[in-house]
This record gives sequence, structure tokens and C-alpha cells, in this order.
Amino acid sequence: MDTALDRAVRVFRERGYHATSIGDLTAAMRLATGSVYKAFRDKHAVFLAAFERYTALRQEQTRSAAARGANGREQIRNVLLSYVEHSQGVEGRRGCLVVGSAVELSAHDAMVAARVSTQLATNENFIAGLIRDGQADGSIPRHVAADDTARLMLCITQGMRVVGKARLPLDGIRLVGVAMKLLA
Amino acid sequence: MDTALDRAVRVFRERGYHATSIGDLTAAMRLATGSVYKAFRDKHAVFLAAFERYTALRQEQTRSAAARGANGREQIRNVLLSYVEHSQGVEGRRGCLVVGSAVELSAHDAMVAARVSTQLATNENFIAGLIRDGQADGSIPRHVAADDTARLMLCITQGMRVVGKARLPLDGIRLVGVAMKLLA
DNA sequence: TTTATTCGGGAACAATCATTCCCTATTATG
DNA sequence: CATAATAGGGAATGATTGTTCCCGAATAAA
Repeated sequence: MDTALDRAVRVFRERGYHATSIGDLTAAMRLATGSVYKAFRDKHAVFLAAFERYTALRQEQTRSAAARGANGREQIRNVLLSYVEHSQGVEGRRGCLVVGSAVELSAHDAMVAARVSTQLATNENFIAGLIRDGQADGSIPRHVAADDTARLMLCITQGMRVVGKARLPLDGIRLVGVAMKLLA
Repeated sequence: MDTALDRAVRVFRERGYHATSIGDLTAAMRLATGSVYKAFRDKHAVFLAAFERYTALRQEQTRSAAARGANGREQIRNVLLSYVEHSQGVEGRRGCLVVGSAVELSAHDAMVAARVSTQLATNENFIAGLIRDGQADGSIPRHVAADDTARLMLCITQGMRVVGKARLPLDGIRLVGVAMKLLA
């Protein structure tokens, strides 16, 4: 079932919610219509489950990217670099379910809107925490405003996914090199 | 007709392409079904016209915001501040057609994808030009990498629209204050 | 072995979609 | 004045949508 959900994640990322029909879903998940409706209440429930699964996976990926850094500053650099990578190539073209949901559904779907907000807040808080870690370990100056910088970095990461979906190439080293000035 | 198209822009921004039915469109544009199909070949053509109109309006708004600045640096500050304003409140919740199109359509609609890319490139080039202007007038240091910084600022602006659509509040002064470090 | 029960599959359904067609005013043309 | 042309309105149409219902096979229980 989890592997079927992974396939659902992929379809929703590629096509969005409204452009994904039950037919697309059953084809991707390799289940018949009846089987999908036996596992989920409706299309919306499939999407919610896919969203949940996607955010869990992405969270794990960014945290493990951060963990590869020796101090707060390097951890942030790794997180940003990881975002650039995921915003590019086939993965970037596939898109981010959080960004897609924010843009396509947030305005008219309270359930999705709530999950999008909490996910964005989680990401922002994670970055803010890394900034404070860096200030504690001496790799980031004390005068950096952790919360404001974290919110701007949230905009940067979400923006990368938009730009990446539009197929503009992103040079990780150069882009992140510039972004690190925010920690000066 | 232009006022009808303005109303179409609004609906597409609020609901996206796929979630907007012809019924929604005729109701908003205050035209009957037949009249819409007499003015446009199909729904896709209405969308393309709305996209064109939206980008023209937005371009004008950003340029006039920039024009209020005395030098390159202040012009960029004004552009960023303008983006924050447009990403917030009722306007922010309405969303950006470029971001929406990039996320919802770019992957499967070559015509839209092309227009999104050129629009993003135009925005980026505009910012890069302002950076170079600032370097010429002495308000921005020469060592700032114009192209890389412009691309990062493109990510920032597009990201603001995502975050704004998700209803996270954005403090223009603080956010732009941090972002201006990129021009140090 | 016989009988329940579960599970996946797919046909059937009503609703909604984008699109076409035709009718009726209104304006322009002779 | 008569008539051709145009523009707008809305019903009809066929395709597609999400959802439900029911069937058949496989497994568990008796």
C-alpha cells in the first residue's frame, strides 16, 4: 500500500490535484477503481495521505542534509544546496507537493491550507533553529536576526521550486554562495 | 472586452486553470457561453489572453515601483517591497498567475511553459539591470555578482508569492531589510 | 467439504465538463 | 425601407469526471 501511495505522490506532484483523474490515479497506483475507494474515502483523502507521505520524506531528506554539516552555518549551507538539487532536473520538474498545494488548493480547501501552513512553519522553524545553533557555536554572528532571516530563507527555498519547475537552471554553488551573505 | 478579461484574470488567479469551469468564467466575465467562444477559440485561449494581460499589468507595477527609487539600490528595495505588498492580504491570497501557471501547467503545456519562462527571465533581467545601474551610480559595490544575485532575488520574489498564498504574514520592512544584505 | 468473509476488480451511474449549434436582437448596408 | 451581417445569449451534446454497486476469486471458519 505504501508503494501505491508513493506512486500517487508522484502523479499528484506531476499533474497537480485537479488535473489528476481517478483514472490517472488507478493507473499509477496499479489498483482498480473499487480498490482505491476501499482504501480511501475519496480522491481528497488519497491526496491528503499522499501529502502526508511526501512531507515526511522531504523532512527526513533535509534533516539528513543538515546533519552532514559540522556547525550551524554549514548545516544551513547544506540545506540550501539540497533544496537547489531537489528543485532541478527530473525531480525539480516533478515539483513540490507543498508548493503545488499552496498555489492550487490553499485558497479553497481549509484542510489542505492548514497542512501547508504547518509544513511551511516547520521548515521555517527548522532553519531558525539552525541559525541559533550557528550563533551558539560561533559560526554565525550574533547580530543576525534569526526569525527574519529564516522567513526570507523560506521564501528562497519555495521560490527555488517555482523557478525549477519552470526549468530555469540553478547553479547551486553560486546561488547558495550569494545566499550565505544573509548570515554575514 | 478588456474589463471582461480583467475579470477572467481574477478567476484564474483565485482558482487556477483546471478548477475554473466555463461556468465560472462566464459568470465572472458576465458573458454567455456562446459569447466567450465567439471571442476566444477555447478555454485555453482565454487563459493565454488573461496571462498576457496579467503580466503586462504586473510589469508596469514593478517598473513604476522601481522608478520611485533615487538610485539602483533604492530601486531594488522598492521592487522587493512592492513584491511583499502584492504577496499579502487579499491580493496575496488571490495569487500570482505566473507562479500558478509555472506550478500547475508548465509541465504539460508547452505554450504556457514558454510564456512563464520568458516572464521569469524578464523579471530576472530587470533586477540584474538595476544591480548594474546601482554599481554604475555607486550605490551597490562592484563585487556584487549581478546575475547570480538577480537569480536569487527572483527566487525570493516567487517564493514570497507562495508563502503569501499560504497566508503566512510577511513584514516588508524586516524581510527586505535582511534581503538587502545581498547587495553588500 | 461447505459456508462465510474478505478483497480486488471493473461495469454502471449521475453530475459536470468543454464545446457546438441555433436563435434573436441590433446594427450596418443596399 | 428592406436586407444583409454581426453579436450576444442559452439550450443541446458528447465526453469525462468522481463515486457507487456488484461480481468473482481467494482465504478462513465450520
